[in-house]
Amino acid sequence: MSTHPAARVRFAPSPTGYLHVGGARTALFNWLYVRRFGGQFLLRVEDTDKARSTDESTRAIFDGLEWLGLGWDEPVVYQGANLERHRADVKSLLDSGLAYRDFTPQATLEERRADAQARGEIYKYKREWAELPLHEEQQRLERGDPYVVRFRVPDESGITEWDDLVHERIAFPNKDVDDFVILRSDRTPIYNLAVVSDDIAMGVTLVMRGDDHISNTPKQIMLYNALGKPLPRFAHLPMIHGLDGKKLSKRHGATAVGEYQHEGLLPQAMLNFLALLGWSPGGDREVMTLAEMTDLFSPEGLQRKAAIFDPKKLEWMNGQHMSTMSLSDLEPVVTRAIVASGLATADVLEAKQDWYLRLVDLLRVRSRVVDDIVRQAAPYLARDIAYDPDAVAKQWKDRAASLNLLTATRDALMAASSWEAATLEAELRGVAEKLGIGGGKLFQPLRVALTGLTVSPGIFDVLVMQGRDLAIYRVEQAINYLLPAN
RNA sequence: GGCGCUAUCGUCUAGGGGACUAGGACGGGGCCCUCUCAAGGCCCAAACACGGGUUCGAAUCCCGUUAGCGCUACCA
Repeated sequence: MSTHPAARVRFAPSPTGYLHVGGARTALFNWLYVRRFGGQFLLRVEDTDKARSTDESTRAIFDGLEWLGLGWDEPVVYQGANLERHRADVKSLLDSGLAYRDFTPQATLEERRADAQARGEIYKYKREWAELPLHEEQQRLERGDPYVVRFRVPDESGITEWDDLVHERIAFPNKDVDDFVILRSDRTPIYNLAVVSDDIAMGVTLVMRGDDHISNTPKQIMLYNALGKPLPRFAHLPMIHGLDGKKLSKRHGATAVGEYQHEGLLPQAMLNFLALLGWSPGGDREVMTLAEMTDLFSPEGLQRKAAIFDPKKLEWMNGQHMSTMSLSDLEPVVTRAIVASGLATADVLEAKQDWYLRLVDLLRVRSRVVDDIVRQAAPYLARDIAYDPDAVAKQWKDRAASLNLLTATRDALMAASSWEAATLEAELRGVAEKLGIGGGKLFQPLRVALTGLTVSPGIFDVLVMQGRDLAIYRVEQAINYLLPAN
């Protein structure tokens, strides 16, 4: 297993929505790197776009990361608070001649772009457009004319390249990089400048982010060089796409991690699934805890190809984690969901702890999400149940016959010498035999009586879990329901 | 259009010159287990994008083509 140096890494979301699954995965890989090889995982909120940034969104990002268990090691940095340093960096670039002022109005630029396009030409920014005689620049400056600051891309014939941790060497000819804006006419910095300035200030040594930033990287490298600072290492992670191969968006279903949280997904399953979307430990290893992923993590296993988000596999993964995790870890999650659903209070569940854990254990094996457990728990926690129409239609089709079966069942249950699975099974199989039918013919209608459903754990487990009083009450309710008077 | 990135079953992937009759997982189909549903076990269908090289030998290395994606802003 190869080794890698410790690093200061950062996750830098912009607070303009919720924590996206793609962002969560980027955060995860950064976090994993630091946990495996040492260093610090930092969080920076890129809130320079005041119009789109909201506190609510910032909150959602924190909540999402906390839910996933991806804690950060130092206080959160807000990019918007670093405006003065960004301007100072721009000024030093201006002073050293590595950047220049461009008084060209935005409308003119747009016009040129449109013209080029109309003529079928490739639009390319030309530095000469901004060149002004010294005295005129001075004049405009004094007059307070608006201008942007552009970075002077160096060495026309050179190339800017780096060894990416995910890809190999990536190279861009400098001639393909236009002089880009680093300071807007309203004196706020543009992304590339702000990022570099902040990464330098935060001592970031490894930049791991989505590969939609690949073409920003040469610009950022040039800025590091111009500012005279050492380069970090770069790792560009592939994107996550929807089932149709397009960039993951709302119409592919939930894209915010908060939605999965509310649907009853387990954070460890989410993490496991996300990790496998773009990383593999090699071999056939799939279901892993965060701790196991941490031990196994290595940038060599990072994928270069965009992955498609498959909700089916996510659900399967959740089911795997639900059945393999310890009952004591699962219990609080289920309890929260049950209490939230109003089925029972925490006190009630607490009072019959052993019984309750057994119930959860019985239900989790046939659940994929936490809500599946809640749904199935109703027949054991509520006094009365509703009959699923399909179940009634299928198992109580012949009402008179069903009535007979259930009456015989009730009598046997009432006569049972003890309320244990083995005893109950012997009793009921005896009833079936006497009636000359197979066990299933008896158990299925009973299942509907007890749970209202055609689906449940084994019928004797259901009986035992419900207990004598409730079970017999349910059967009597069913008998009443089936009586001809109804 | 230009620049860049990518390319193994429908999907996630293993593989890194001979161990490949290309392995695993999800999903699909079937069987077993069975009181239902799950879980589990067994089995089946399903892929190296295409074309050229290099080599005794290519899924693996190189070049090209094609396709997909990203960027091409005074967004991030």
